[in-house]
Amino acid sequence: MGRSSANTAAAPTEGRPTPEEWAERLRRIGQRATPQRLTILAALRPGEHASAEDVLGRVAPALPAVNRSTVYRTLELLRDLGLVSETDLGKGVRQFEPIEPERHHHLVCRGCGAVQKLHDPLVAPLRTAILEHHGFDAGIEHLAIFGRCRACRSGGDG
Amino acid sequence: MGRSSANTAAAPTEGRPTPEEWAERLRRIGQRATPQRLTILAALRPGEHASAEDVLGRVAPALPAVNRSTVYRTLELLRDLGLVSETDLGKGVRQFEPIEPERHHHLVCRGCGAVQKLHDPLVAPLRTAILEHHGFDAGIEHLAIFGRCRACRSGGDG
DNA sequence: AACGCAGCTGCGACTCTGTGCAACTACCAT
DNA sequence: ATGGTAGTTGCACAGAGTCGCAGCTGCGTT
Repeated sequence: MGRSSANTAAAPTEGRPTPEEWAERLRRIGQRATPQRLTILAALRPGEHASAEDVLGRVAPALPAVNRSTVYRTLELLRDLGLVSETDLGKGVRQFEPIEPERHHHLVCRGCGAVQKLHDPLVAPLRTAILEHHGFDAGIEHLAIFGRCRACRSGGDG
Repeated sequence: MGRSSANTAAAPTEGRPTPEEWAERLRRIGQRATPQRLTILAALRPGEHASAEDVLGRVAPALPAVNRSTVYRTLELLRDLGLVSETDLGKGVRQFEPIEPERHHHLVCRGCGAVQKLHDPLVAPLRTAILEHHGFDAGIEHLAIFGRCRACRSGGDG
C-alpha cells in the first residue's frame, strides 16, 4: 500500500507514526480517522502482545466511554487493513500487535506452555507456495503453531 | 505414537475402530475408557467437521446427561492425544475431526468467506523445517490459513 | 468379588467475543 | 462555515469456551 508517497515527518522506521500520520493513513485508504481508532492505534506497541482487554484498559484513561465492542471491531478492522496482526497463543485470548517490517511467529508447546520465536524465513516459502499454487494471498503475519517442544518430547511428559 | 503394536481386529484403514478398540487404545496409553469418551469418539466422523455443540447434540440421545464441559475437555484430550484435529475456521466456533492418514488444510478468505482445501505436501516442508531448526514437533494436523482468495484480490473488494 | 484411589464428570458461574440496532459524527461538497 | 450522509460507536444481549469443586466411577489390587 503506497508507502512511498508523502512522508510528512519522521521516517517510518525511526519511530512509530504519530496520531496524525495514522489519521492520514486511514483516510487515504477510505477509512475514517476517529478518536477511538487513533487512541487504540496509539495503545498498541511494536513487539508487545496486547489482548483486547489490555487495549481497553489503556484506552480508558483517554476515552473512558469507549466500549469493548469498539475495541474488538477496531482491532479486527486494523487486522484486515494489514496494520496489526492477530494471534491466538492458545490462552483463550487473542493477542494483537502492530505489524513490523521484520515478521516473526511463535511456537507454542502444548506440554509446558513455553513460547519460542520462529523467524519468518522458515514460513515464507509456504506463503509463496500458496500464492503460486492457489493464487491465495495468505495473511500469515503472525502465526502461532502448536506442538511439542524439544524438552517435552524427550521428557516424554505431557 | 506406537502405531505398529497390536492389531487386534480390523485393519485401521478398512473402517473406523469399534468402541472396544477405542477403549483398548485409550487404556493402553493410560487413559480411562469412559462411556462419555467412547460416545464422543463415535460421534466424530472422518472428513466431516463438527463443532463441540454438534458433538454434544449427537451424544445426547445416548447420554442425555453429558455436560458441555465434558465434551470440550474430551475433545481437547483427544486432540492432545493426536486422535482428532482442532481447527478454527474463523467462525468463532472450533471444528473437530478425526485425524486421517492423508492430512489436509484450509485456506479461508477473509473477503468472501470461501474455504478451499490445501493439500499437506505444501505444508509438510514447514513442519520439517521447524523440527530441524527448533527440535519442535509442530502439531500442524489441520491448519486454517486466512487471507485473500484470487477472486477477492483481483476484484479489489474487501 | 469387593475395595480404594486417582482421575473423570456434572454443575454453575464467569470470561471472552460477536451482533443488531439506534444515535452520533467524521468527512465531502457546497 | 454549514449541511447531508454513510460509516462508526455504544449498548444490550447471545453464544462459545473455561474453571473450581464436590461427587462419582473405571481400573488395578487384594
